[in-house]
Amino acid sequence: MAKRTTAQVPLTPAVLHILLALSTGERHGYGIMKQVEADSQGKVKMGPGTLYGSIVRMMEAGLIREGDKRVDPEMDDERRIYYKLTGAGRAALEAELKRYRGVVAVAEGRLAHGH
Amino acid sequence: MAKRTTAQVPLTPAVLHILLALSTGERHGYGIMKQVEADSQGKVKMGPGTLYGSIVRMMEAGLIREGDKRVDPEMDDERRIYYKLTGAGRAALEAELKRYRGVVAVAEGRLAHGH
DNA sequence: TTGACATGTATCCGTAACGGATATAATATC
DNA sequence: GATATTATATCCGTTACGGATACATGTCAA
Repeated sequence: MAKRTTAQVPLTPAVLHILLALSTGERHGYGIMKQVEADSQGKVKMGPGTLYGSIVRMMEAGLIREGDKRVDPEMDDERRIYYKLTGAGRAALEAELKRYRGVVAVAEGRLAHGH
Repeated sequence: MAKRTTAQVPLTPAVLHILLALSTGERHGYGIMKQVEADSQGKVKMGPGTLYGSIVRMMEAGLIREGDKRVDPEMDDERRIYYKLTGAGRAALEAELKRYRGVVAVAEGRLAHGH
C-alpha cells in the first residue's frame, strides 16, 4: 500500500470523515470542517492543514471533485469552493463503513459492554 | 494533535486493530498480525514495519505492555514476546469504538440503506 | 538431507499523512 | 471603523505507514 492515490481500506480517519460530511451533498471546505466536528460530537477537530491537504489528495485519488452549486449567487459567498463525492468516493465510503461495522461487531462480543 | 504519545481519538486504524486484537488477552507480535487479518476479514493486512513500529509507539504511549505469559514453556516458542493491554489501552479502545459507533450511526441515516 | 515454506522478531528508510502556524481577504456585526 | 467570523491556502516539522530486507527456528515432504 505505498501510494494511496487509489482509495483503499482502511482509509485515514480524516478522509473518512470528509467523505461522510459530503455524503449528504455538496459542501465547501469550511463547511466540511464544521460538519466533521458535528458528526463526531466534537471529538474530531480538523485543522486547515489536514483539511486542504486531504482535499488535494482526495481529488487526485478521484474520490471527490469540484461541484458547480451556486444556488443563489446573490446570497452565496463568492470565495466558496464546493466539493462533491464521485462514484469512487461513495464506493470508498461504503467499503470503509463496512470495515467500521465489522470492527464494532467484533468488539461487541469481546468487551464487557462497560462504556 | 501534534504528538500521539498520549492516546487520542481518532486513533490510526493500525493502532485500533492492534488494541482490538489484544482485547481478548495476551498475544505475541505475529499472533497480532494474524488476528488483525482475521478480525477484518482479510481487509487489513499489516506488514512487519507497521506492526513493530506501532508496538513501539504504543508501548511509549502506555497503551500496551509486555506480558509474562508462558503457559506451557515446553510447548511455547521461546522467541515469542507477549503483549497485553494496559488500562489506558483499554480506555483508548473504548473511546475509539465510541467514535466508530457514532460514525456508523450517522452514516445509517444518510446512505440509501446499502447493505 | 536438503530444500521449501511458515513462524517469529526486528530494522531501515523512502513516502504519505498529519496538523499547528501563518497568511490573506471578504463578510458580518456592533 | 474596529473586531470577529468566515473562507481558502501554503509551509514545514513531526509522525506514521509499509515494503524490503535480514536472520533464526520449526516443519514437512521429495
